[in-house]
Amino acid sequence: MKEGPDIALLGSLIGDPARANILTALMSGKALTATELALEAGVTVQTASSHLKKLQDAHLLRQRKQGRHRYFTLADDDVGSVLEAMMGLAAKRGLLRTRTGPRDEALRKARVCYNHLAGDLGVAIYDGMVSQGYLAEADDDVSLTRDGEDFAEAFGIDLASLVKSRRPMCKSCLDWSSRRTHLAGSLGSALLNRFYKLGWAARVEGSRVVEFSASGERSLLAKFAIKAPAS
Amino acid sequence: MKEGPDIALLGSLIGDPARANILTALMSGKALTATELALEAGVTVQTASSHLKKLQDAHLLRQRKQGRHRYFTLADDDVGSVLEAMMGLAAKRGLLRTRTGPRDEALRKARVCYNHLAGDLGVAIYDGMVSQGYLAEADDDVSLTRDGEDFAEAFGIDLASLVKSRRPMCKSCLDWSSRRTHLAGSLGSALLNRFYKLGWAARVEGSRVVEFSASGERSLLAKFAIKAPAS
DNA sequence: TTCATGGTTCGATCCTAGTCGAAGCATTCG
DNA sequence: CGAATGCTTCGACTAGGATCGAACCATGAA
Repeated sequence: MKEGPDIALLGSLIGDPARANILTALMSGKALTATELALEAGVTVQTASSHLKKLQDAHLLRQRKQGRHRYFTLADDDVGSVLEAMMGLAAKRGLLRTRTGPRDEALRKARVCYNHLAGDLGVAIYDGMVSQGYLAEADDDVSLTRDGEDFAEAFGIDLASLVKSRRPMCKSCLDWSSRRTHLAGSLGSALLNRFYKLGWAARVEGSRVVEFSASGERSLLAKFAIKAPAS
Repeated sequence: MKEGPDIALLGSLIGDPARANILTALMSGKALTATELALEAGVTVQTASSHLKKLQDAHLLRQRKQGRHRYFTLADDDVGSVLEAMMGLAAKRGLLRTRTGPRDEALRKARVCYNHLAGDLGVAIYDGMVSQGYLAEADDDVSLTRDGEDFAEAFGIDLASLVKSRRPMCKSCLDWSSRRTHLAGSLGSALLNRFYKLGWAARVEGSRVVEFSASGERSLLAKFAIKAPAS
């Protein structure tokens, strides 16, 4: 009894609605200010501030000062992963939010997961890269093959700079919607940025949804040799 | 804002210390009665009962009546996975329980994860089976190869009966201690039972720790072609 | 300097949710 | 049929934590 790490503290942190909203909002990967988060969570700035302090103390959040603003982000990818996993379980148990709007469908198709692409399209890209031999799966880790390196460079990604960053280049992350794996890590976020740059996709303001243009989606499907278009 | 599944409800369920203790206790995979769980959680039977009700309402727990006893187990492997993931995050954030006894080391080496083997040895077995070509990894799924089927049958596992059970035969599960993958699913639990039967290992009463005998561990390492013995 | 904006800290309030005692069912055993 | 055990329900109590108003810092602009 009472073995292992303390799960209750973590749970209670996520368990408060206001904090859960804050964390969910930060899953978009954007750095948000305290006031923005307060609005998002539906509480006053004071309360949000106290929540943010608690989340920081538990090292779930990171704070960056910039001028007179303070930007908050999730501490790292691990926090995002756990949140996704919990969303998966919650979704499966039917603990869905009451209000499921039309946005929900868009969310399932393509959304930002902290800093990379998730949703059906994210999964499809991952599958495509594996079947093309660009990604190699070993154990729980994923790695880029030689072919994959060539592919990435040709696609306009500067691998050298990715290597320099400390965080792992390839990482797999589990979707809450499709319960399949998609690509995270610095390569995952680099790919997403590339999609933005190429004009294939754009963020929907104030949401995790990523919207692909018709031509952008076509290019994407072709580029990653995705057979069955994600319906 | 307020997109996606409701994480707060799930979090608050896990967030209460008593409930967290109950869930952690059930991670051992054993079916426990309400009174046992109350003792484990350090509360009276009445309170435990109310907690159990809530956990059941959220479909995190399953109840089996047997005579005048009511046995509780985790609803399924998914719940266990999320709990392990949360333990991983909590451990990394240094949110460890104050009391970390000598048991902790044993826990890291080999423990029961719901119904299969986790810890360093669990990971080693998984790695060994992959490198021997018994397990094939595709996407996030793992499957048994033909060679693997032969191996399992030869090891004394009745695959036919495993197939009949509805739950997937192979599944990967993430360790909170080593943060690597080990084998779950019906095959995972069948393997663990086989270890018990062969007298290689035994459960330490009232704990998740699995203790291997010296000869049992040797046999294990040999059987699964594990190179570097988990230190 | 003064003013304005963004955040935090303090204090008081309020309310939910955990807790247990006691009583109420259900099941099994003698 | 009692009697005993295992568990749930009910009711009352309490504490902890979320919440916000107000005051208090810090930074940047005029």
